[in-house]
Amino acid sequence: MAGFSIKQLRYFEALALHGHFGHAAEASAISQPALSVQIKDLEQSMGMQLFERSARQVRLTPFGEAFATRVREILHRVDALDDFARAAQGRLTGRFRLGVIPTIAPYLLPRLIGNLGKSHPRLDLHVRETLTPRLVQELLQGRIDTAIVALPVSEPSLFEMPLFKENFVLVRPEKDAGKPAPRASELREMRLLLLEEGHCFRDQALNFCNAPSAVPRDGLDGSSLSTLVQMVGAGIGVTMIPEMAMGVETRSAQVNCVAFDDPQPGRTIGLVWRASNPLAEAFEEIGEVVRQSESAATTG
Amino acid sequence: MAGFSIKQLRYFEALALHGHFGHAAEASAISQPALSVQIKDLEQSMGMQLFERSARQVRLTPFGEAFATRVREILHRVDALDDFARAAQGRLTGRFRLGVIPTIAPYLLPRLIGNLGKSHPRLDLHVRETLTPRLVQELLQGRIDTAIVALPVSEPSLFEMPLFKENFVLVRPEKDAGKPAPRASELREMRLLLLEEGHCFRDQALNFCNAPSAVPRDGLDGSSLSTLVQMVGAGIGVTMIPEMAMGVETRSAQVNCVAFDDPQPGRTIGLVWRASNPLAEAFEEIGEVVRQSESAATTG
DNA sequence: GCCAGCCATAACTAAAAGTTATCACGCTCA
DNA sequence: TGAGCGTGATAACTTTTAGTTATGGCTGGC
Repeated sequence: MAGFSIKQLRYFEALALHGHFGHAAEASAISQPALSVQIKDLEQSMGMQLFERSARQVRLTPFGEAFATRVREILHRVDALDDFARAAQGRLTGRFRLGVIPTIAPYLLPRLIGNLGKSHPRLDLHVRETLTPRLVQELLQGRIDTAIVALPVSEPSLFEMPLFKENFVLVRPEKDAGKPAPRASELREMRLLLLEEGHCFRDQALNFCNAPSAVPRDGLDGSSLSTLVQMVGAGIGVTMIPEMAMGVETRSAQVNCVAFDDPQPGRTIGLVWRASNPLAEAFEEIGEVVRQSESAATTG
Repeated sequence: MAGFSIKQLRYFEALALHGHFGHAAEASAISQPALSVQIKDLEQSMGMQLFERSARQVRLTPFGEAFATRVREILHRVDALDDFARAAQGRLTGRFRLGVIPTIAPYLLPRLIGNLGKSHPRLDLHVRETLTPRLVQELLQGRIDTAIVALPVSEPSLFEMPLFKENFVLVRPEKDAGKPAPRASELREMRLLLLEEGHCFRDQALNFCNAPSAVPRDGLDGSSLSTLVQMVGAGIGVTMIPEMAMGVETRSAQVNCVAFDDPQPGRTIGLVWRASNPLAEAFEEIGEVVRQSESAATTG
């Protein structure tokens, strides 16, 4: 293998430039003999003489000149690498793979993407939208860097950063507007439309009603919050959606939304990442941006 | 300045490839702790973490991936540099600047260039044709690498490699054909046409006649052997030319050539280079090619 | 909760790179 | 031509760096 070092290449370059061992050594901040032996070693490891030494002049050999061209190219790239590291220091750079659960993604991402573009302009953002178990798996495998999910995830090797709590609201046919908000016990009696199995939001809703997730149901599950709301508008039943989805999903449907009485149902959304990931600091910054995007989404 | 070494980059590459300190260390033929500290040092000198270590996996950070791309690029060039040196080993490569005196150049170069092209295909040959003193000066300044001149040059820092001896022949009007060759003493009485001052060949010819170089003459000096031969053909006088020029120069002129009796006048042509030039061996090869080109030129 | 796998750290040794002192060579100049 | 100077190479030694083995500590799986 290549037996030379970057130092030797630097010394070589200096000597090629100065044409004088003493001066090149001074420029390299080492002693002249040190430079001499390094050059000699370099020549030896190349098996070729790089310089022609006469009494008054040190000159590159023709081979040395061809060599110098390539050496300069290499040193240039080495310096560029160094600059690159220095510029990236502490900052999040390059590809950033974020997973988001489906009951958050459509309402948060539009704002989040805009905000991240401003706060981290060099970021190459990749978004993955899928269910929590899959996100966790991909996180553990290193296929994504962080994920926005409902807490807790309770994976020992994942770190969880709580971002915000979001409440659920009841969505019912418009004709029910004015009626008081039902209590959990009453809700169990109503025809509650939910997302299909696998969505954590389904479990969270059922949990509020004190009903087990696995209970057999009537097969009217929807594949998205949007579908559920449309079904409510058609008078098929009622549903619950996260506050954040309210603005988007109920605008065009004939439905009425009402907050539950305390204790309101809800969930904590957080950012999770591998505890071993060294970019924790940067991820906390990202989390902060997510938090800002959420508050803008619910108030706006 | 960049504080890392090529070794560290190699270790980095190995670890990025294997994703496992133990395996990467083995592949790099060092111990695992040695690899660990080298990677740590590299990360420290970059000010950035390159790998994410979890209990079961070692993974590049996003920054590490960007870093790896550049590292591979650098290592590739480093290897290429090594290959380049190994390929050039011992051989003469790149630019080769050869000086030749004017009384040799036109007769030798056509064949020499062809032969060099065959024997040293990678050579980028530059030819300089001028008088000996200038060639010597340019040699000493490192503006040319070697020169073909008449020996001796007697510069202490130049090495002289004798190549061949060439005799001078007399060129006289065609009507003199059949006359015996004149002796040196007779030649002094004839109207001897010579090259203008500065040409070593002039001095060599005068030396044969035992006449000093500086003697005032009649102003009929020619600027090339070709001119001299044409003047002889016009009946203006006689001249001497090197054997090698005979074929080319007398073909189209109405002149007769005759060799002198022993001791024949002549000169030794040689290749000279700076004694400090490390490519002596390669130059001897070149000299051999010149020698072959000459013998082909005189016999052919 | 123990075991196995794996990386980090410590303590030490070997190798490499640097230092100062000195030599040897070749050019310049009296 | 021989003294002196400028310059690179070499020698002897020191410091720094890179490598070794031994060992510790964390983590995930059974």
